[in-house]
Amino acid sequence: MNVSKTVYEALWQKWGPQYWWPATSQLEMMIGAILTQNTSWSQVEKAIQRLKDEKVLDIQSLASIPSSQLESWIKSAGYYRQKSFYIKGMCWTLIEKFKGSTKELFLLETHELRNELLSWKGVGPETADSILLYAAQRPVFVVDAYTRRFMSRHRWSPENESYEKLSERFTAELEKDHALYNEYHALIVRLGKTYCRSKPHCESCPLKFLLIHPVSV
DNA sequence: CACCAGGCAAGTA
DNA sequence: TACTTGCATGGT
Repeated sequence: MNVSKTVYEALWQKWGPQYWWPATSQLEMMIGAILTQNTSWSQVEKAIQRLKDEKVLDIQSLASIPSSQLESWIKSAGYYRQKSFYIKGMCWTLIEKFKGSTKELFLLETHELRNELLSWKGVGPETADSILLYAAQRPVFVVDAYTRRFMSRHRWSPENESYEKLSERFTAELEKDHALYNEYHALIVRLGKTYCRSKPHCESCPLKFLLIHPVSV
């Protein structure tokens, strides 16, 4: 059977559409992707809202405001000095290489775009792929901590499988559809917020039917 | 009190 | 290549 598809259908059946990414512009999505690194989304929402309230959620403003000010506004998301540095770097790169426009950046072909994103400080594989999928709408599967955890707990993958291999486990069995990958990743996060955490709730997990025996913690 | 949250970079061996 | 460490706030 097609495990990827079966899992997706079970998650969809349980929770339906998740309406990701929760952002109203490509830039907002990209800023959110930096801010959410190893940080809970609720803290990111506060930081994003603050940037909106201060009316600086645009490339020119973020590039030009003092670092100390940006740091104070995104403090709730943690690692605020690094993240401030990364965000300003991102905005300066957009200005200097892409006419200050995310649209211009997204003219790049997917593979080149990924390499460009990975060359930015503060953008690793997951952040790059999130931006590719949710801002540039490319059919790229995002692997994050939730994905790793539920795959290894259900014995769908070995413990220390590479990012690339994990991603392939999905894409190999699914049609190359960005809307599908969008919903799938969001549903995995929805799953991860309740199940497969430090305290297992395997009895009510929508994936408990999976032959693959969940490993108790 | 300890542990965790939608990672990444830089350093070491 | 494969590990280790620093980064930091706020919720549970």
